[in-house]
Amino acid sequence: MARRRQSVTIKHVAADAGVSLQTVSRVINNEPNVRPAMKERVQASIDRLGYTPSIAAQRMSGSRSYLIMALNDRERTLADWRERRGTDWVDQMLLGGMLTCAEHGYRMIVELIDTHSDHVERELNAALTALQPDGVVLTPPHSEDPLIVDLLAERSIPFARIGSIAPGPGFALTMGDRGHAENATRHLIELGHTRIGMIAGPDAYSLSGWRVDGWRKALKDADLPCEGLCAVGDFGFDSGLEAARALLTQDDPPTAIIASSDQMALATLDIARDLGLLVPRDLSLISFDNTPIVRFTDPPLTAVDQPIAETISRAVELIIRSRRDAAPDGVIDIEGALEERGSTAPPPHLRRIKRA
Amino acid sequence: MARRRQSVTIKHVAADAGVSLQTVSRVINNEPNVRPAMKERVQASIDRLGYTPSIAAQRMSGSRSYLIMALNDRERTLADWRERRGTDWVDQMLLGGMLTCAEHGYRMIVELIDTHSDHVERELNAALTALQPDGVVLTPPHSEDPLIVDLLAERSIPFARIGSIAPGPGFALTMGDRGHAENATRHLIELGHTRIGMIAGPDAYSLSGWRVDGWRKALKDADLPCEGLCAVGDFGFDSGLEAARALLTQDDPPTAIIASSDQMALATLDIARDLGLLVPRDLSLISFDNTPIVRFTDPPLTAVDQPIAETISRAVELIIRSRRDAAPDGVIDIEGALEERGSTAPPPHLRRIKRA
DNA sequence: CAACGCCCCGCAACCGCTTCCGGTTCGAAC
DNA sequence: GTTCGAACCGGAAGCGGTTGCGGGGCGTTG
Repeated sequence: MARRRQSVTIKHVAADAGVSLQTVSRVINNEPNVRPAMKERVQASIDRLGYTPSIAAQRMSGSRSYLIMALNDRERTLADWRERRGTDWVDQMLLGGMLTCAEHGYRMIVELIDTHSDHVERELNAALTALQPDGVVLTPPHSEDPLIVDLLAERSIPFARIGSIAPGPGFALTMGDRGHAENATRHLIELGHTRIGMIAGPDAYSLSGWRVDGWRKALKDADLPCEGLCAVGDFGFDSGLEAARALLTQDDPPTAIIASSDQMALATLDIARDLGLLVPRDLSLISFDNTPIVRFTDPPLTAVDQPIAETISRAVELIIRSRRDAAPDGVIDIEGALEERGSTAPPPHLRRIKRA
Repeated sequence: MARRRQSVTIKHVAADAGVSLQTVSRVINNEPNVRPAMKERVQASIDRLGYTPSIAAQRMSGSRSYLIMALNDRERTLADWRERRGTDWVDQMLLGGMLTCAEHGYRMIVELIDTHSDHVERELNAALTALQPDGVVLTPPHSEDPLIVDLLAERSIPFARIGSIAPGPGFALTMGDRGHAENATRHLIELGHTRIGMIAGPDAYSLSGWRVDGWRKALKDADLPCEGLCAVGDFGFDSGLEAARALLTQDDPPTAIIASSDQMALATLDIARDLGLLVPRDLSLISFDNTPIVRFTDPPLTAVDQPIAETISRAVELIIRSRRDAAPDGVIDIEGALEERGSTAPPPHLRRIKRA
């Protein structure tokens, strides 16, 4: 075996089946105008020889590259990783996307791009011409970057925007942020809470706003106050410490808090402990993300699950199908579920009444 | 700012710079025999036009595909994901690999392959001919699958085996398993523990054995017993419950346990609580992996960090360099560190003495 | 029975880039 | 002032597929 074993190409298959190259190509791509008998013969050769088309060659000659590119924010991704936030984001994105891609003979490739850089256009263009993907999945905050969106639209590359409700080109997918925040708040209201705080995410992410909206709406509907009950973090642990401290050390502090990320919820847990507050006795806590961590804290956190994998999977499917099917109108909302664990309970004053 | 719909190709650059295609190609690939002045002129055109070579075309015309393929076990990956183990494995692998790839103009693509299937060869061949990667990173348990290793060697594709010390083709990289287990055990011995248990990983993973070896060696060196103190799990939470219960409910149970994964350590924590044992007062606990979870448990776990990202990064570098440099001999051992947190302390009897 | 059209299949061009190889230029040696 | 080799540049082939188009077989129609 001194000689390097060459891959089997379409030529070998054609020779083996005694047909021309393009007939093999037709069979591979499932095109019409091939007699069943012929198709079967070719397929047999393909199977016997273990032939697989080279996507490089496919891309070269024709239209498709069978590649879907997932674009992530470099800064956020690296921060998540460096600080070991355990967001699972890349994991879920890759898996959800990869599996769906595989079903259709596609592959997914992850690419990191800077957000606040003059190089965005250059970087994106480079990635696009290097990879020639058949579609692109945009994650926050790229999903709403007009530069990126326009560039993709101009090149007429199908793409999906995760976490965006803006009209425009591409598919828009969200994860039920507004509704979930509203539900979570309502859940706390039903438990008897009247002062419910919110630790929001950064403004750069639209979903931060939606969650605040949902929270505010539920409070408004119940005639409860929201002034002074919203602090802002950056999804990270440290920012959560600050936000939680601000909320809990004011006069008449909230008896329940919704945190816009698990990390900020964990920080809130720490602050509560420092202040001598017991969760959930003195403070109820609901977080967003439902990363693996929250099952093992003390107490385990009630959390809103973010169905990232499912959402990406859906996005990929839309992109692949867009070649044939028409684009669905409007925003697609993939909802997760509120997973109730041990961090939510009625507020202290109600518990006292209960005991009495 | 001319809006270009089509990607700019090498032809455009050649025309713009007034040279031939192959001169441009030479500049791109940093080949010799190009006058500095000419090189500069071409580079200027490249920059102005924002040209990036298409990797599909590069691959077609012969040499490199600028793609590194990371092979993961489908079963394990999906299980980790489904059970939300938060292993961070894919995250770290992708990031560590991706960043290093990017530094060299390469890209990383993750592929899932079955382990115990007759289809392994077919699947691998398909991925190989479809992607034509310049290198492959093998993770456990694939790293020791002779079928896969031989196939890659036969095709003379450079590859790295993560978690394998077997001699043979490809680079072998490990994460200090044996040494870490030995150190961790020694650490517990120094604290005064004399009965130290071990929850091992499954036999299919060689590193399970190495960790047991390290544990056993440290005990032997200190004339301490190891009989009946080793239980086996499958890295998952449920198996950890069983193993921990077996260890802790025997006569004369261990006062310290080393778990071969965070999930099994978490399970041990649960069992200890059930049995009324306080960690670390009644039981010391050290785990392997150091995933984000262990910082937030009660108490936070002392854990051996697995430098997955760094290891993959190193593997990628070796693969890319193997084109030029000679292969380093032997196994490359990337060591993590023992991160001490709150789950280790002297054993109960010593504490009593201390108090007295 | 001839003409026509549809279904199949194959020839050739080509996608963007690299590589082989042959041609040109230029400085230095004779 | 030639000669010669090294440095430099370009023509052309080809990687492995797809696509446009043209031609042969054969059932249908007038």
